Amino acid sequence: MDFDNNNLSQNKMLNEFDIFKDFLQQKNLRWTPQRKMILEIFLSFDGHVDIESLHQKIQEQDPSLGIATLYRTLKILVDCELVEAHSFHDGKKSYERKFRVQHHDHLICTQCEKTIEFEHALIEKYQIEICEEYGFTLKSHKMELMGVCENCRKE
Amino acid sequence: MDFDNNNLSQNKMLNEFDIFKDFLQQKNLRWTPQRKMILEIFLSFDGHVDIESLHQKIQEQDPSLGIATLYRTLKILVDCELVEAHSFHDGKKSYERKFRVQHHDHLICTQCEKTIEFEHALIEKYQIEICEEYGFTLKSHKMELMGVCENCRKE
DNA sequence: GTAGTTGCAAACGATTTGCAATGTC
DNA sequence: GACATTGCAAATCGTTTGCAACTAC
Repeated sequence: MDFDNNNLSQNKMLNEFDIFKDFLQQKNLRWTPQRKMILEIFLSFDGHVDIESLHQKIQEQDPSLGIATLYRTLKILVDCELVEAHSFHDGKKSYERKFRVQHHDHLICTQCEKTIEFEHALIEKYQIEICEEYGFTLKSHKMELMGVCENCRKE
Repeated sequence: MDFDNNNLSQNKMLNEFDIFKDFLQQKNLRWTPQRKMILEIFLSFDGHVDIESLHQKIQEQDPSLGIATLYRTLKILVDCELVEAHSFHDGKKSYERKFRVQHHDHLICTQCEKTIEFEHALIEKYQIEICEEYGFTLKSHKMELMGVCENCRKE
């Protein structure tokens, strides 16, 4: 019993693909092989990906998939909050998986742009305290530490 | 006594212009009216400035000053650490005065965009610890807490 | 069948660069 | 006088858009 109506309704087994499909449906957009492939390949990366690497890997599987489609799809993924976009100084953007990933802060090398993710429980605690002090309800935060990594310092 | 050799050598009364001039000299670059004007107008802004506003205000004083010169000069100012560049999602950059400005973090209301500046000594301490742990030399940081302020919550 | 989607190429906008004339040291 | 700098226009680069053919629903 309760056999076929058990997935979406329970909100338990939702994965990125289901969320994406739902979002598309809601907005009257279509679930296409290209969108599926882009999400698949995006998820196969860890951490931050830039368009270039993404496009390159996609080309290996389907050389006909145009870069315009990639940009368009990433925009939708950002809209539906599965992906987060970041901007860098060279004018390029990088994209980061957002769903089911613990929140973390970033340590960024200003020379090579190597990015390390970290968490710090105490800092998060103080953030809440600061907010309370000013009468704010904390929704989210962003912390970026800019520095020079070991390798770059050697040069 | 000790009358004319008292400025640069004591490193006391150094202002942005002296620093810029020194830097130019060191690198075998020239101190030009354009560079002077760009620094002047840059400093006349508070906080973040984008190229567009900067260029606009410069045009009022000297319509012949080309945008290429502005970009080139800002690059030098970033090099000599008087200015910091930030990238935004729209692909534009913004520039921030870096010298003799106290660092602060931001608490931002996501509804009315009210912004409060704050500092927290302990958080800064932990930031340094984290960097050391990963072999980074900390240069700067950015922390933004996004939340809802009292006023907006009441609505 | 109707709308959304795709790939392509052209367009775009911010930033950079080559160059001849000019200015600084 | 040597060499950096300027303004201009053209080039560049990442990203976006218009469009005709195509595809999901």
